[in-house]
Amino acid sequence: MEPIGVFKALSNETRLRILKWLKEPEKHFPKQGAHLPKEVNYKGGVCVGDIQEKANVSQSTVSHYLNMMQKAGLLESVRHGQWTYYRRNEEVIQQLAEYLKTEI
Amino acid sequence: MEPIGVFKALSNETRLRILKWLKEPEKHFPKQGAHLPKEVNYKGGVCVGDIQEKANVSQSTVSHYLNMMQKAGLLESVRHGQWTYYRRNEEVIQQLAEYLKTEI
DNA sequence: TTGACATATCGAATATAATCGATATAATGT
DNA sequence: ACATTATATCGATTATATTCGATATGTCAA
Repeated sequence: MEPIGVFKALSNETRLRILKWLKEPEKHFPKQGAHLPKEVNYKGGVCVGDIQEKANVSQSTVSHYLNMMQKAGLLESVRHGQWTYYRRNEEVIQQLAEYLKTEI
Repeated sequence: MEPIGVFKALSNETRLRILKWLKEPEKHFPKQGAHLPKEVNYKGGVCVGDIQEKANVSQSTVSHYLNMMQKAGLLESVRHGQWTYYRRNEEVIQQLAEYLKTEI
C-alpha cells in the first residue's frame, strides 16, 4: 500500500463517489445483471459502462479513473468476455484505515 | 471536514512527513525551545523555520504547505511574536479516520 | 526609528492532473 | 470473415499543483 498514490486517487470527487457506490453496488447499480453471465454477480463487481453512465464523464475518463484506482490498490478487476468488472479491494481499504490510525 | 481537500493535502511526500513529525515534535525537533517564550512549549507547536530546515524546501514552499494543511484542517497555528507555531489538529485527524472507516 | 529576523504573499516557470475525442484492441453474434 | 459492442489506449488541450526567488509585512531590540 503506497499511501501517496492512494490519497491522490481519493483526491477527486468523481473517483470518491465511484468508490462509495461500489460499497453497495446493488443499491447504486440496480439494472446490473441484464448482461451478466450467470457465474458473475455483484460480488464480481460492476462493469465500466454502468459506472460511466452514473458518473457522467466520458468513457475514456472513467476507464482512466478505474485504472488509476486499481493501480493505487483501491479497486480490483475481473474480465468476463467483453466486460471488465471492477469491485473494491476491501483489504487495501482496510489497510488504509489502519495506516491512518497508526501512522498519521 | 472537507475530505477532498484533506486528501489533496496528504498527497505529497513532504507534507505527509511534516504531519508525521508533528505527531512527536520533541523527537523530531529536539533543538526546539531555544527561542521559545516561556509560555510556549511543544504543545504550542513548532515554528516554521524549524520545519523548513528539516523539510529541506524553500521558505516560501514550506509556508505554502503549512497554510494549505491548515486550510484543509489538518493543522492549526498560533502566533507568538514573530514566530508562527504549527501543530496538528487532532480532532480533524480523528474525524478523517472516522470518515474513512464509515463512509469510504 | 532603524535594522535584523521570521513569516507571508506575489509572480513566474515548470510539472503533473483532468478530460476529451479519436482510434486501437478484444470479444460476440451473424 | 464481418459488424457490433465494451473497454483500453493515444494524443492533445486545458486546468491545477509544485516550487522557487523576490518582495512585503509584522515584530523585536538597540
